[in-house]
Order: sequence, then C-alpha cells, then structure tokens
Amino acid sequence: MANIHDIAKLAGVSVTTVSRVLNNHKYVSDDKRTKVLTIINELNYAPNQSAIDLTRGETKMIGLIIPYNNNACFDQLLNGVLNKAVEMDYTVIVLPTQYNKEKEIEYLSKLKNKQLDGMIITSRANDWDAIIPYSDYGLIVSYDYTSHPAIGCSYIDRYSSYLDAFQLLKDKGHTHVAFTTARETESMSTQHLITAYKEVFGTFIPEYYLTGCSCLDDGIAAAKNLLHLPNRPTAIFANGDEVAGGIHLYAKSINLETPRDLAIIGQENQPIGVGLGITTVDHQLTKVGEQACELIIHKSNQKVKVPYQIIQRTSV
Amino acid sequence: MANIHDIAKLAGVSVTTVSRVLNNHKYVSDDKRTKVLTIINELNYAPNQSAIDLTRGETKMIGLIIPYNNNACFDQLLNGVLNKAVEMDYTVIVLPTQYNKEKEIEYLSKLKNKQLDGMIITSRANDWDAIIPYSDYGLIVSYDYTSHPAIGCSYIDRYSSYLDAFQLLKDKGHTHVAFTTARETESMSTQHLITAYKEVFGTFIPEYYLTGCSCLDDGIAAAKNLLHLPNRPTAIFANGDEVAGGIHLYAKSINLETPRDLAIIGQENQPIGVGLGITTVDHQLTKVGEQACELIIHKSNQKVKVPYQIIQRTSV
DNA sequence: CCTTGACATGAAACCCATTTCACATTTTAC
DNA sequence: GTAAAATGTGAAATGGGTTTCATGTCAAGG
Repeated sequence: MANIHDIAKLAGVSVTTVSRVLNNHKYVSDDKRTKVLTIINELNYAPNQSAIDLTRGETKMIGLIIPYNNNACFDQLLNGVLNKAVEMDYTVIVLPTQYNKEKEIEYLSKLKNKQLDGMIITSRANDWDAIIPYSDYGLIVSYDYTSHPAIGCSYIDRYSSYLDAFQLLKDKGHTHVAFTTARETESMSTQHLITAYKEVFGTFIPEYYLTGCSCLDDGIAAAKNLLHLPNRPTAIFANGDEVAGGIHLYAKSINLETPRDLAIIGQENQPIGVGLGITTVDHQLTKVGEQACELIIHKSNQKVKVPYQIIQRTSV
Repeated sequence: MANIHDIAKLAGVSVTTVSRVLNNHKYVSDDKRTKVLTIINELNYAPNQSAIDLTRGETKMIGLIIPYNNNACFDQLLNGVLNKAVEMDYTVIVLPTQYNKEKEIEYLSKLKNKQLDGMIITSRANDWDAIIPYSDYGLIVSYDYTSHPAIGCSYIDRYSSYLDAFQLLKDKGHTHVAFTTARETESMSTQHLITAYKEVFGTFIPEYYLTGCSCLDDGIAAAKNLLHLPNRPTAIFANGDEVAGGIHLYAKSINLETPRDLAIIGQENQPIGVGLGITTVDHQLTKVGEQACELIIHKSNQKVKVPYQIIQRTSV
C-alpha cells in the first residue's frame, strides 16, 4: 500500500500539500490539487486511520458498555446511540460485560489507551469509585443518575414513573398489586420501585414481588406463581412488555380477563405490547441512547433527564 | 500523559526493554522488569492503542454491516459475533446501513483505511461487484452464500429449510399454504422461498404471499388479510416468530384454533414463540454469527454451512 | 580451552499521518 | 504607493509505539 509520501513524491509536491488535499484545506492551487487527486486515484491510496488517530489524539469512537447483548432494553439503547453516532459520523463499539468487574475495567481502560473518545455505561458491575478515575481519559456518560460532577447522565426519572404507574392502578381501585423485576441484585432501580410501591400502597407484601423476569416465558412463570396465590393480586406491574405479555397470555389461559380480572402495566413499549393492548410505561430508551451519545460527542457532562410517558391501552 | 520514552528514561532502560515488558517478552531481567513496572505504575502509564495499531498494521476490530439496528434477526447475529469476538479478544463495531449504498461503501472503506481487520456483511445493498474489491484489504465474510472465492461465508441452507417447512405442512395435509417475508425487494432468500413453495405445492398463488412483515403487529395485519380471503389458507409459514405470534393471536381472536383451524410455522426460535407454542425453523443465527466471527479471526475464506433445525411445538 | 546457545540489552529504522513555522507571492485597502 | 491581509508551499517536528539487528555476557558441552 502506498502512503502519503509516495503520493507526494509522484505528484511532485510536499506531504503537507497532500495532507491539505486530503483534508480539504484551502490554500492549495487547483493544478496541484488535481495532480494529487489523480495520483491518489492511480495508486488507489487510502489514508491509514491509525496514523490519523495517533496524530489527532482522538478516534471518534464511542464505547457502549452493556451487561448482555440479547436484551430488549439494551437493544433500544444501542439503537438510539447508533442513530446519533451515524448522524454525527462517530463509530460505536459494543462492549458486553456479563456484569464481570474485570471485563468492565478492561473496557474502561480503552479510554486510557486512547482507543475510545468516550464511554456510555448502561449498567455497571463496579462501584463508581472504581469507575470515576477513568473519566480523566475520556467522557463517561451514565444511564443511571449519579451526582458525581465528572459523569454525564442521560437518565430517566424512574421513581416518578413507578409512582405514576402505581398511582394509575390505585386510581382504578386496585389495592393488591404485584410487580416484577429483572435482576436479583439490589439495584437502584429496584430500590426506587419498592419505595414508590410503599409510597402509594403503604405496606409491601413480599409474595407480590417477583424477580428474575426478562422474557415472555418468565412472565408466564410469574403469572403462574402470582395468580394462584390465596390472596391473588388484581394488578401486576411488569418490568417489560415481554414479561407483561406472558402474564397476559397466562391470565387469558386460565380465563382471567384483562383488565376486568387482572390489570397489567408493562414497560418500554415493545412490539408485543401493541398487539396485546398492554398499557406501558415508555421510558423512551432510544431517546436516552441518542441523548447519551450526544453528550459524549459534545463532551458535556450535563445531567439530562429524558421524559417518560405512559401509553394507555386496554390492559388497565 | 507519559509515553514509552518517558518510562524508559525514568526506569533507566531503553524503549525496547519497556516494550518487551509491556508485551511479556522473555529475556528481560527481573530487576529491570520490576523497575519498569514500578515506573509505569507511578506515572499511571497506558500504551496508546492507535500507535500500536499503526505499527502492527492491524486493529483487532471487526465491522458488522447490518441494515437495521432494531431487528430481531440481526440482534441474534450480533449476539453470536459478540460472543466469539469477546472470547478471542476482538472488538466489534456495528455499522447500520439502512440499505444505503454509499453508506455501505463508506463502511467497507474502513478496511482500506486499516481501521478494521475484517468485515461481516449480514445483508447488503450493493452488488458483489462493488464489494469484492474491498476484500483486498481485509477478509469479508458474508451471511449470504456466494461462490466468489475471496469471500468467506457463514451461511444457512435456506432453500432446504423452506423445503422442509413446506413439506411438514404438506405432510399434515395442508394444500392452501400462505407465507410472509420482510423485504419488498427480490432478495435471494425470497427467491428460494418461492422456488421451494412451487417445488412442494406446485402452483404459486399471489394472494398467499405477503411481504413487508417484521413484527407482531405486521403479523396481526397479515392474518387480518389472509384469514378473511374467500379461499382461506389453512397454514401460514411466517418469516419470524414475532410475525407468527401476531398471526396466532389474531387467529385466536376470531376463534380459529391452532393447529386445528390454522397451522403456523415461524422462524428463528424467538422468545414469543416459546410461550405461544409456535413450531419454528431455527436457523441458529447466533451460531451463524459466531462462525462468521471465527472465519474473520482465522482469516479463512471458507464457506461454512450452519445447520438449521425445526423445533416442533404445538402450532402444526 | 573453545565453541555454541541461551540470555539480556539498546540504537535506530519504521509505521503514517498532522501541524507548526517559516517564507514567498499576490491581492486588497487606504 | 505602500502597508496589511490573503494565498500558496514545504521542511521538519511530532504523535507513540514495534521490531530488526548488532553486540555482549555467561554457562553448558565436548
């Protein structure tokens, strides 16, 4: 492969001039520009990106840390990030951690190695204390709200959204309300959920709280569990529309009509919910992803709240 | 940020030695190795990845060209690619084209720019003629079978799988069989589908072929269309389990029982199919992705056929 | 005692671009 | 008519590593 020096020599100009042509600088005479472009074409030359990155000190690449790469929520976030990145001529690399701490640190090191300009963390395994130091090497944007000034945030007000969802159920007269979550661990999100629950309904009944739900089958299993309880809940707030769909389908199979016998609220406005008419809390994760990407590109560590919305259909 | 020369100077050794320590070469005395590591720690040094890539002439990065980034099939492929890439210490960048030819070529140029070591094409907008030249700069692996020797393939025998699916329906006594596809265009996949259909059922009835289906709602719409035809099909082969699920749900809503009144076969073994008991042709796209990634890493332009399997549930 | 191979180290070339600075020539402005 | 601004060009420094080659020491083998 030819390099910029070869081009310069053959075109009878300096490498500086070739570089200027390459980068569309002004102050290059038309004849030299033409000559250079001709030679570039003849030799089928293309500049070496690593060399460019090395001199520029940036790569226009953004990392996206996700725990799993086959999860609807993270797909929506990725979708948003990609939208904005493509538009702004950035490139996205996907970094799945499986919540492995070492892996996560290894990925964060890519900032220090100058392989990435910025990093978006959708869900993390490490404590912030372990993550913060890496913000010296590139902007880190989080999907969890954090007050640390160095970290940008593109977040949703989960607590309010949960409060709204529960209130909606309470307004419809429900007092026996169950809910599901995905992760076993005590994440912030789960904390908010439980706090909001207590805020609206007073006491928290352990049997009404199921965890480890993420797909339609988990929803079916959850419904199988909840709907045969002696004190059957009359409403369920699921952590996703797939789960909600499973609950809906199982309920129907044992002749419980929605919303007459069982109210269901899902989350994230996923395809399945449309067909089944499931009311959902849409946290607009695509927008969250777009916003996160935008913060990185503009090197802004602002805290941006993305509004959620409740899409009312027929399951409440 | 410190660089390798700073480390060398402070440790009282040559840059060569520092490089050796960094890359775990043998033939470095323990005391120098220790000294270098100490200084690296003190200065919080990390090697610059762009510089490494520049000298090595490779980046250990793989591009994944997909048309859309919110599609279940491509998610499965991505999933497989990521599995293998993480395992082999490669990095994946996601390149959504929206079937835009220029965008696709722009992405392929990343091979020429030495930004990527290899490229996986899941679906393409350009003709092979426009793509082939880029294989000079890095291995290209395709998810479509192509006979061109330069291109590696991790593909599925779609034709056989369609033949099998239609035969399964024919064996159950179905003669009025409809089917759906995603893209409007005349892709190879659609060609195979129609050929297989004719092979099994003889004549092809245009009203039984619906296109533009990709999600649950599309399935519902398709069913709404097909199931009120004067000559109602008794079986439908859908292009995905989401679509199949939509068909299933709509059929149920107009009191058509599955499989008594309507047989349904889906594709890709997606979560929704499990719950609804939909028989599916699992093309094992995750494995296809893994295999494609492996070809790239081993720089092999072999043609590897990944076996599909039909998962029988209760919808046929 | 001499040869060989393993161990240890560094100088310098190389990978490939961008950018600063210096200098020369034209235009434009007053 | 002259000072200032715009235009055009290239040498050389810079970014930060890897690798080849040359050289030297030391211990084992014959």
